[in-house]
Amino acid sequence: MNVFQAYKSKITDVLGTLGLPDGMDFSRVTVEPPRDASHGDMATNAAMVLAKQAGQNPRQLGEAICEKLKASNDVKEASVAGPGFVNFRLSDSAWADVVRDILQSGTAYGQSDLGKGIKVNIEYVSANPTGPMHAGHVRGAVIGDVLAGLMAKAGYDVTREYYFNDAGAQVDVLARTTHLRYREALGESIEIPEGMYPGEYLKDVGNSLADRDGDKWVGKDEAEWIDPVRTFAVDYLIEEIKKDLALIGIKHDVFTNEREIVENGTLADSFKKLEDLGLIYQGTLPPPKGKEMSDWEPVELTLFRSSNFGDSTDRPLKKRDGTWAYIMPDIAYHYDKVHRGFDILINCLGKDHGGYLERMRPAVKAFSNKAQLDVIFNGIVKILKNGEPVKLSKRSGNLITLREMVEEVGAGAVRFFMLARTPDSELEFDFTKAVEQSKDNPVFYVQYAHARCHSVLRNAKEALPDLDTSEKALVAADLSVLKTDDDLALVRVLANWPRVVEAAAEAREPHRISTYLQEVAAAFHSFWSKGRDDDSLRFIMPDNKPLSLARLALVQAMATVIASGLGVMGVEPVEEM
RNA sequence: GUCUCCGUAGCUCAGCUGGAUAGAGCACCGGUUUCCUAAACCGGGUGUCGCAGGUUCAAGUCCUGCCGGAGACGCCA
Repeated sequence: MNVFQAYKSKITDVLGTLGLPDGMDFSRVTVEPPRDASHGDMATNAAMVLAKQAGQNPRQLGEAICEKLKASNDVKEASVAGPGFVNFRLSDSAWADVVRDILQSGTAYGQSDLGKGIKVNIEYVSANPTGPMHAGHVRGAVIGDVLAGLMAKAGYDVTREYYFNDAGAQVDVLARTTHLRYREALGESIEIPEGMYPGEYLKDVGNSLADRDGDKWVGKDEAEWIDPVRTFAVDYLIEEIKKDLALIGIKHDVFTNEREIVENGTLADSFKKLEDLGLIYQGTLPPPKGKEMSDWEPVELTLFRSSNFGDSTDRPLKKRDGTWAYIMPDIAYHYDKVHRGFDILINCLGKDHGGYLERMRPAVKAFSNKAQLDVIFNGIVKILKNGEPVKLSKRSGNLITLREMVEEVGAGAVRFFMLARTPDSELEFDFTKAVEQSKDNPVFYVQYAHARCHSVLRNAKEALPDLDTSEKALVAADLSVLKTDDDLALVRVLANWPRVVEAAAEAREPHRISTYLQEVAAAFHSFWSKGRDDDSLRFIMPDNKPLSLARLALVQAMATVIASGLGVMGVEPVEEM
């Protein structure tokens, strides 16, 4: 249950009883927590938004809303402030209901039906199988995975997908390098020429191929071995990638590859579809602007009228030699996704793929007037150790692998840090900070709050042996005794979780979960410390069992929300540290 | 040249998709442990929210233009 949603419909009901003109537009009415808690528990802009339509002044309309609200049992007080905000406070029992709802829902609290019936495909990672996962892949992987979890929690029907290219020139290079490593495994002395993959990891692939096939592919023409070697290398590396991803808890529902798209006829179908729509023609493009191209010459090509759909230019689908240009398989792949019935397609890509959306969106629009394509671009990650940048160089094969990151700092910290900032910003990942046990480390800070909650619950059993503190007893407790500002401050933070889930899902900004959890942790640590000075603000009070029980319920709710948030982020909550 | 994103405190960044007096952390100064984890908390902020217009009851948030930064723009993948 989202209390803000609940009170929004209450406000709507109230508005209905005020004798306002028919057919008013309530869509801009919001019910939110005010920025400053001293204003009240909730605030609505209804009076200001509707004043003009209703032909009343905002404060007058606000007063009318207040009167009606006050008549309700769950509203303690209501007043008009500033230009016409209606601020109101909930009764203690209304807040008690929120806590009880959290306890009853468990970590399912925060779920929403916002995306009910909407099919979403989130494509992320999608690294080509040419090597192990490394630091450069991790951020997009985590963002995609958490976005998937987030949207699932917001009620969307989510498919997690991985697309890889196993048919281009890049993969042929992989096959040739693998063949060299294979010969090496059989005792030849080899050298990896410029332009091939220098990484040591291909030795394993070569060894493995030698184990399976012996000298079967030695001394043969490339034409004979390239297909089987390519397939072998791709299969091997995809399995390695899956293992790497599993280390940070990422598992895709669907893997799709380019070869499949070509071989099962999807590519041909999608091209025919574009032809049928009259979007294919033979023509000549003007030279690309803003870039010197000495070798450019006009030539007639098979073009897609992508400019009909907002692209800045039409795009060639075939090269001058008649083979498919690289975007054609991608277009076909999106055609396939549209046909699988997705309403929303989301791709998580690095910022260096900047032009991708502009090129792919026209195709999606051509295939469907319903499906919507979004791309989340993530900025680069700078890897630091002790504040010093660590160089990432793919060429030399000297790169930080995902495996190393997880081994050094743990999966939870890797995931949490990757969500520390808005996706498109640059991000620093400091190995030293990620393992630091201090407030400076957000993972630690949030985990510590969760562990402290459980510590309280454990201690309560000993300190209050004759009190039933089982989950059942907590749910049944009289929670209306939670009425100090400090208690309610915690409840208010917890009540926000469903809003955060919805807003973050809609904005496609998984990092908001991380920001929110830090708020929750701060609120908890703060309350905790107050108990040191003021005995009446402790959780466990042998002299006041009813309040203790209610406070324990609050602590349980706190732990639940943190666990729920960490769950969305794919981080395992710890109960002790 | 065109397009996208960014510009908020000394530093790193949030800012709930238009709300009230713009917030955290770091750094700096000071305080808090006979007591549920001090791995924490509390107090200390004179910010042209890049600049200039516009939209509105209300703009850091939306629109236009400019300045500054990053990235993307080939029949390459």
